[in-house]
Amino acid sequence: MSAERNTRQRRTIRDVVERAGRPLTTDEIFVSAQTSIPSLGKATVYRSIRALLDEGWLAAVDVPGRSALYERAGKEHHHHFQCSHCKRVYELDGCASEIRGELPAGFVSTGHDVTIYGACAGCSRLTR
Amino acid sequence: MSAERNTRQRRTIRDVVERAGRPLTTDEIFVSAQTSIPSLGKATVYRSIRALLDEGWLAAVDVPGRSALYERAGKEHHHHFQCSHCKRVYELDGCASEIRGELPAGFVSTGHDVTIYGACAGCSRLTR
DNA sequence: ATAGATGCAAAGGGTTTGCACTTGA
DNA sequence: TCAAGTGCAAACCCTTTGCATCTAT
Repeated sequence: MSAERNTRQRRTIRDVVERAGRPLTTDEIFVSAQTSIPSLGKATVYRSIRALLDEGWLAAVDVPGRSALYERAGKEHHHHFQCSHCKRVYELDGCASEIRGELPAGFVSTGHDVTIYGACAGCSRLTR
Repeated sequence: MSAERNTRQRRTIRDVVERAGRPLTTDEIFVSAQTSIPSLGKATVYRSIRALLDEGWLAAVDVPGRSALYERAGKEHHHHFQCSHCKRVYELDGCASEIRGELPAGFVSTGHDVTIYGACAGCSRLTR
């Protein structure tokens, strides 16, 4: 059996992801988890992320032009908003887009990703 | 003045991009340009790409989960298709999506990116 | 007891930079 | 001529791996 062990570091990492209201970078996870476990190593974070992905507990959020962010898996189809100012990524409810039009001959579509850019509430307030 | 110089390597890189019918990775540009200039160094490719971007001649294509691809700039708003099999990225004509729905309070949208996934003509033929 | 998990440090892969040399204008 | 551009190698950054140690079970 695969005998996942419930270690303190993995428990903490799950906790950090649960508490965050938005997808996090590996470094955000690392820094945040490190406040609970100062001795935490980055390799452990990377390995835990991979384990949680394999397990289906965590989902990777791919946004153009940067490395993956991670959020709790199991949510329904939705897209993301990236603030051009603070670079944070937020979840948007539901699929706010409609894909139409035709693909070139022979092309078959299996899915899509939509990222909306702009300013989040905090940053749009500042620039106003 | 910034006196852009028309060197053989930059000319070749522009040529490679022009000839490709799709966005290319830095490595594809490197390999392809190297067939004309065997002594070409990767650093030159990276520097040329940056120079051509600054100049506005080249545009970066950001696709989720991978580093940027590059295509000729100045095309009208369009999106991209990434083949899940061969990983190549193709341009789609026009904006085949409609963004609707509301953003959270305080959020302001300035743009969006859409990537459609699936199988391109060549690869869908193989798996059929 | 023991296999899975951890922390450290070294290794990788892709991109950038420093520097002496080359070359286009 | 002479600064922009080039090639090489070293430096960087982020991620992965090897290995001895630690720890849930």
